Amino acid sequence: MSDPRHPRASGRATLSDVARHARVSAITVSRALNTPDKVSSELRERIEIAVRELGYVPDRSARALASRQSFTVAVLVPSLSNAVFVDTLRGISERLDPFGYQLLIGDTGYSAEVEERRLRAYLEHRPDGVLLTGQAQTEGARALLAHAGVPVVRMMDLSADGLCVGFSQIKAGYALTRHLLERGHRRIAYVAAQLDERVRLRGEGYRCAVREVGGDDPRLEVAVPDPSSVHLGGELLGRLLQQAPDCDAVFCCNDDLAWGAIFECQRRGIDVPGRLAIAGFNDLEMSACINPALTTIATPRHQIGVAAADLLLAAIAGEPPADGQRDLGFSLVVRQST
Amino acid sequence: MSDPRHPRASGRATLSDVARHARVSAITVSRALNTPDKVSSELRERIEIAVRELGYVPDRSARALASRQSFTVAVLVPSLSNAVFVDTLRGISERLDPFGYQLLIGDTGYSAEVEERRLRAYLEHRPDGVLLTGQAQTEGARALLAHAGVPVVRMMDLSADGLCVGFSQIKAGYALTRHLLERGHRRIAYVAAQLDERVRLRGEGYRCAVREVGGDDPRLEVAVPDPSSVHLGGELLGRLLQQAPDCDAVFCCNDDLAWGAIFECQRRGIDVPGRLAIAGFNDLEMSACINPALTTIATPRHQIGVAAADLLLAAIAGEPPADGQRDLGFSLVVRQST
DNA sequence: CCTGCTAATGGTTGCGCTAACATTTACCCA
DNA sequence: TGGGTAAATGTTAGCGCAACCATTAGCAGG
Repeated sequence: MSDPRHPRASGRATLSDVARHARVSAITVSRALNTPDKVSSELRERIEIAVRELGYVPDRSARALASRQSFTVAVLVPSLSNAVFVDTLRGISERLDPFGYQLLIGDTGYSAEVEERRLRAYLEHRPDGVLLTGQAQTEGARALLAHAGVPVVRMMDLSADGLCVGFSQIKAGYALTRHLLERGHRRIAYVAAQLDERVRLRGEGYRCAVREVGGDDPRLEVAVPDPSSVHLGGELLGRLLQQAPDCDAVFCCNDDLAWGAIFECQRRGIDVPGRLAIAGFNDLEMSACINPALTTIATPRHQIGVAAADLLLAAIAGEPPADGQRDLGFSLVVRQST
Repeated sequence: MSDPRHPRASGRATLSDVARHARVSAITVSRALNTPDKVSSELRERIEIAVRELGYVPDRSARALASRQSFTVAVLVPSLSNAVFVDTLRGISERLDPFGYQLLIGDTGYSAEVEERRLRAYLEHRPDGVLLTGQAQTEGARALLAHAGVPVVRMMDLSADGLCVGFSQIKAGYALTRHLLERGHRRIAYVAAQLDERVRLRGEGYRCAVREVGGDDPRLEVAVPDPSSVHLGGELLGRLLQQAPDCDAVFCCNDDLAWGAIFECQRRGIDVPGRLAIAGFNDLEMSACINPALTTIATPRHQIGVAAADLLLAAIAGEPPADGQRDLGFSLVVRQST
């Protein structure tokens, strides 16, 4: 047997190693770490010293198993390359970190199948809560969540049943298109990539607005499923100008595409907004810096993360879902590109 | 007592629920899930059915506790807003996912203190391996890692002891500055933000190069600790032109700043590269799209992720650290901005 | 017909921790 | 002084799973 005064050689110090070292019982060490005010200051100090001397780091697995609480929250976003979701993550993290929750962050690559796979993997951690982007889960994913019985908050969109924080993508698409119409444009195009749920809804809003003035025309829509990128924005602009040379405004489904479109116009000597107005979506940092500065929809993505975390915390605490839906709105930011 | 045919109402199905359902022992279920070829196909099938019917999801905490292996890998990067690290993460994930490792992804906000805090939190999961960015950990972080006895691979930089994958930031900074010198520029500025280790090393390389031709001048350096952004790039360019109006080339420590500088030049009517050459660092996607296209250093960040994961896998498997240092190099991408 | 092997399966134990209950101690007020 | 209370600490059991060891069945070889 190993020397009882030292942690066993094979592994790391455990609670009872610390307990032995501090000459108290294991549960007292547990309390000293988790509910310090239930332990006398004398013992607490002795325990703290023992913890430091042994380099003790608690084992979350054991704690989770014993306490039936993992203190982790799973977060699934479509992509970490998209600043929108990173901003949301930051909001979540800001809100959840102080409570000791640890995030399991994963990206789905905009794929429902990957989402299900990741979800299954994360549920193995028995998270106390789950944050998802959008509602387009597979049947399997929904079944997993139902079985798990874990609180779920969906982000970005509205109109889901259950807890949900976001804004109306349709209304935002509509509002931006209305702005272009009010500027006098009548041949407004919609350029989209990465055709996820939200991009489709923005297109929906676009179509609503142009139809109202009888300006809908399939040639004015360019949509490809490829991942969005600045380069693609330029390419799609080229394609658009070929199939609808008379268009006078472009609504890009996100800022990246809009930047690419603007760069392409610069190369082709197309005046923006004189000959062609260009608008984006999301208001990423750079959109205010580019020339001409980009008109876009500012989305409250950071706030969505914060609010989603709040809602989740309430749900974990067992509070009744007062208002399941939280609409955080959006705002139109008009700059020089329109 | 609860009906033994059904999982208990209070919680989720466990291994023994599945075992009961399939009329086998718990350990057989465990084997059917983890080492399927050690179980007869008949039982395996029965177990699979039971798993599906009960919606069983294994509990990683319990598994980790019993098997003394968590099958998780902790990854710490400075920021998720920086595409460089997201690309690295993707490389890591691609390599580690097939092995069933799950990533604990965290950002440190470029702060060694946050890094230590996150590291401590992640070590509570008893990860099988740790991936860190750079080497600037605190004493505490180093002590934590030493105590944990977990394999660690450091990314991005070179010249650490231990396992390490990256490229020489100094040489890259030097190479880019040499390029500007060869283009005939003699008043080359260095503009930097987010003054982390890597940015300082690039500056070091810059200084080496300009000193060789006697062109070093403190007025040609603008460095602020603020987080890097496109907007800041424009601002710093303004500051630079004020304190060194005669400079004829700018080496920005990253692409974001360079974009901002180019936009600022556009606004001021400064010809790039005629009046002022501008170069960046990292070769992010947009750098090829902007006008003029940006000269920059292409960094093998995705490959760094892959290689770091490989090195870590080997270390976890207990293979001797053959070559602790892996230099993946970089390449100069010359475009129109210089 | 027995030995020795392998493949398939099960029983027991313990991973590190905390919930629940039990116990001890100190101290207050009637 | 005794009964009561609250605060501090300990004891026991068990979370869900896999390591370890045992057992059984089937079969080849002498």
